[in-house]
Amino acid sequence: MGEKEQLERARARFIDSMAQNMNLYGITPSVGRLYGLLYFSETPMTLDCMKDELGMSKTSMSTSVRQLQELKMVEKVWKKGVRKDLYQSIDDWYETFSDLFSVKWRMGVSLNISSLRKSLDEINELIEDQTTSEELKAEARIDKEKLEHALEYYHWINRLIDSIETKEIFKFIPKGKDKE
Amino acid sequence: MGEKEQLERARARFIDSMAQNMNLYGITPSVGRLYGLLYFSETPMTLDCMKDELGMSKTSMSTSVRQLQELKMVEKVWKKGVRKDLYQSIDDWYETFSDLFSVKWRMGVSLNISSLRKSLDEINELIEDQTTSEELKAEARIDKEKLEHALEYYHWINRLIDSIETKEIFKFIPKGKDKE
DNA sequence: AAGTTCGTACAGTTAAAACTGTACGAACTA
DNA sequence: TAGTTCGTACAGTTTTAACTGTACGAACTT
Repeated sequence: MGEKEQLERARARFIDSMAQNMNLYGITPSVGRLYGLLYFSETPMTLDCMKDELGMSKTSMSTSVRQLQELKMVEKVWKKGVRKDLYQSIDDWYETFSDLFSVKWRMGVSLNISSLRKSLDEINELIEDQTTSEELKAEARIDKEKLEHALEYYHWINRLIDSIETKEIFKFIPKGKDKE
Repeated sequence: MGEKEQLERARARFIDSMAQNMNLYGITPSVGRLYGLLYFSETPMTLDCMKDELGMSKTSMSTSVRQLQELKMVEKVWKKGVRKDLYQSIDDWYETFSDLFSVKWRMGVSLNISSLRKSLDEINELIEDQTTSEELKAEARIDKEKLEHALEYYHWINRLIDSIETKEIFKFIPKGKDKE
């Protein structure tokens, strides 16, 4: 039955490619492959089932699936009579992109802004201070300008994140199904 | 001269924070710190100078600065009488974001799309084929639908990348200097 | 041409991340 | 209560990435 294999090969190729490029979302290939497996699975899967399909340890499945759950890419489902935990993929990729992008970038930018503010305050203090030498003040003013320049950029990034988090971005770039 | 140190500490805090969060752009902290150093440097720097400032090997400086060059975050400058290569940071962060985001994402999405197309073709072939069992065809149709769903999403991402690469995004989210 | 200085390739080392196997607690079964 | 089954914490191992030191080619100086 070579045709069955052909289908599986086609599926596997895409899953692999997808898994490889998931680093864009901060997801390792192994975890990505697991997502791909669930994405194409007809029915929800157990840890043991995943383990068998991917040829990895059950421990890995457990931690990977938990990771995917935290990213809201996978959810646990209940089925009466089945004692094992069952998982299935969540297939709204727009939502996933929005979540992942927002979380990752917001975190980084916030940290940067807060340390930037602290530094900016200190530098302002230095500039105000009477005892600071004129020479040092000049240097401080240059730094201040650079920090303010950076701050402006961070605010822009924050607004970009806002528009993605709130889905406002879809007003500008609609989801549509147009050809490439 | 504690005030000099205060300025340096303020600067170092920001550079460190920036460097830590550069993984968002696919840049390691070490390379990020080098960029920060150059960003705040009054004058272009030599490899030896960077090495001394960061306490790392000259080899690392060489490879890191080359990386930053490829990302168009740093450029080589000429100064008559100076034999060593001189480097300075490129400070248009909007441009940098645009470049980095486009390059990284375009690459990944393209690879995914091309493998997706190949798989889609194979599956279509399978569906058309007279010899394929009805059972397998049903399975193939499900896969086909999932692949097409994915393709639609990739096209959206591509349009997002387009808008960032062409700077059209700034029409929607202007660079402005408004308060947060 | 011989002697410097500079930047980078390459091989080796160190540091970090991914993965596995064991072992154990929780929940179920008899 | 004793016996299963399941999922995960933890420690140990393997794999991968980052960094260093040596060594060499290219370009310059004398």
